[in-house]
Amino acid sequence: MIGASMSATNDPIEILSRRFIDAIRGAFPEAGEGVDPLIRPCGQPELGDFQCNVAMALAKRLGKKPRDVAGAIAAAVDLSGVAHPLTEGAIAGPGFINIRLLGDALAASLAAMDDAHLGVAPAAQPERVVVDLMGVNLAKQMHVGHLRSPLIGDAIARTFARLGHTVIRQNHLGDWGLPIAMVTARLVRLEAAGKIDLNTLTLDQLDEAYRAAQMECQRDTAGLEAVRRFGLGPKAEAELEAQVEGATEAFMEARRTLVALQAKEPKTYAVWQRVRDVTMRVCMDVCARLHVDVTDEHSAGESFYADELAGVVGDLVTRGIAEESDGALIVRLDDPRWGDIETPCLIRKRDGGYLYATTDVAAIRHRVQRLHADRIVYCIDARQALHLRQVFGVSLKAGYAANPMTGRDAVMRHAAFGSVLGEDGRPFKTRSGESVRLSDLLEETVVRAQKTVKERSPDQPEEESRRIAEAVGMAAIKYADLSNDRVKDYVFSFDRMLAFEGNTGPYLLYALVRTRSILRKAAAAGVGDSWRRVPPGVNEPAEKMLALTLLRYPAALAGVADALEPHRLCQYLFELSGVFGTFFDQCPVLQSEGAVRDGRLRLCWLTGRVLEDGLTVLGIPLLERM
RNA sequence: GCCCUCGUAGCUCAGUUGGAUAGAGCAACGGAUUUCUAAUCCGUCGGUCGCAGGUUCGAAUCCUGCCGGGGGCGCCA
Repeated sequence: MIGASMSATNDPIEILSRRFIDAIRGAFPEAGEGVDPLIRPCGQPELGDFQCNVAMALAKRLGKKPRDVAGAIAAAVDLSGVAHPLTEGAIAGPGFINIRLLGDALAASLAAMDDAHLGVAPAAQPERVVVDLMGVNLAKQMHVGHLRSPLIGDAIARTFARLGHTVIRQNHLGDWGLPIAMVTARLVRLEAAGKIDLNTLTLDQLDEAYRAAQMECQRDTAGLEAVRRFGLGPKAEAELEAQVEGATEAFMEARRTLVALQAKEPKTYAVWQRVRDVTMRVCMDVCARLHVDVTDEHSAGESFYADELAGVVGDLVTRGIAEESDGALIVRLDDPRWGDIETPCLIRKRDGGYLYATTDVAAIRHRVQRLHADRIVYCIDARQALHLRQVFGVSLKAGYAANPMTGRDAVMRHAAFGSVLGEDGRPFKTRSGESVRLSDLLEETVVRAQKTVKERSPDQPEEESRRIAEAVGMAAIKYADLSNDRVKDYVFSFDRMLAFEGNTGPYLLYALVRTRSILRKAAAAGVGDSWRRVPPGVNEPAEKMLALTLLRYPAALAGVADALEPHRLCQYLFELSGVFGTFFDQCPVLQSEGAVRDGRLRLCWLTGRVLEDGLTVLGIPLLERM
């Protein structure tokens, strides 16, 4: 369990678990140690607050009737000071034991949660967690396809950090190799011809140059063959011959440029550096606007590992990990220890070139041997699943994944995600079939958000509505992505993510804003802050529901870390916002008096704190009013 | 051909790692407003959990086989 649990003293599930473990020990000594009493929030609030599901499983092991086992446990358990005594009606169905908490105990648990950590105990064994997120390519405009990795990766990184682990973010840039050399070669040529000015170079120009470079290096040998075979005439043949010749020349130039880059030849390297700077500037701007915590210092791309590839491959050959096959070098992984993968991993081509698998293996070696990672999380497209399994397998087989500090293999996991689809169910594109620039997408979201903000609050100054729209827009776009099970594709829809009804980012912000509003008004009315120290209200059904939901926060966070699924936290925060909405509707705060009012103020305060904390873990910006 | 992945209400999606009568949101319909921000709340309608077997007290969840969508399979990254 990588996720933290609530500190044992205040979580009702922990308290109940201990009581039931004692009861099981007393009633069934033969059950042995380490029995999980399976305490869960009760599915039906009318039956209880929590339920114990252990009787059925235990009965099977002991060869007894489930209801008899449940009865024995119920008779043996001591719930004094925690929950109401169990009556006969508490045992239901095949052997569920329904538990009703004492109001005082519930209020006390909640009050205990109102500490600096919101009940989230720092990890007992902090790990060093490397999170691989993003991975943009040089000289290419960022588009929708680049959205999910940083959003999901950042949310996962923030979750681990929140739980007390040390997080190291890594932006695995596609900044090396022949494709980059092709662009660089083209830019060198264009600049020499005075056709471009590197000082004013934009990413759009780079994007165009990238495509042009791809085109001019691509030899149409297949076309030439076809022309010859079908005898389409000397003119067509001559044209294609010229194309192939030109492409071959461009290709050779790119290869020379790659060699120059590897040697860090000053002129060529400077151009490459410029390409990198222009690309990264835009990338960092997008990250900043998205509130994704990735900066230049997290960059460690292909160029970073370029000098290590020969050493890695040499090591693998020397130690017999890699073997030759058809002139290339491969690593066999068809063994359960390495993942039981039929397809071998290719790490060096017949022509001596390295592949992206080679770089990824070098990256794992670096991350574990030098950064001392205990865990590496890859937030990468689901299509890379096989590739990553292979890379993990090679690293294990080579011993690169063995952490030198602990001697244990780093836990390597792929947080795979699906595609962003348009409303037609096909990959998200513009009407003309172009991919949508990420910066355009963000701007359109904010513009749409501002339109609605203005409709709601026409009197707001322009600056204020723009500021609110910015947060609402980012909340909308991020929540829409994070709230889906990451492994599935999802349909991108401005209308749905910005419709401020239902399961959306703006809805959560609205819930937060309402908690703030009440506390602001209380302060303005001179209520003081003595309510900070009174027990939270848990008498009304809506209060109680809110209290029970608040207590689930630490478990929700832990679930995200265990499953690498931020949507679990989204689901939780949405439920919390919902029960707060009901509470808000049914339990007047400022119109109440005395202990009732104070207890409700404290519930608002706690709800606000949990929403604030949870939204921050998701990387969603906060608002005081909207 | 082999491997991975998805299939739940008209639409978009959850389902706490095998628990009780499968839940939300949207859409549709009805209700609540002297607003602690109605960007809200309450209710009604809506299901062969792709299909068929199997495992057991109990399956949307696990195992097998099909059907359908998407993706991947040694010299691109």
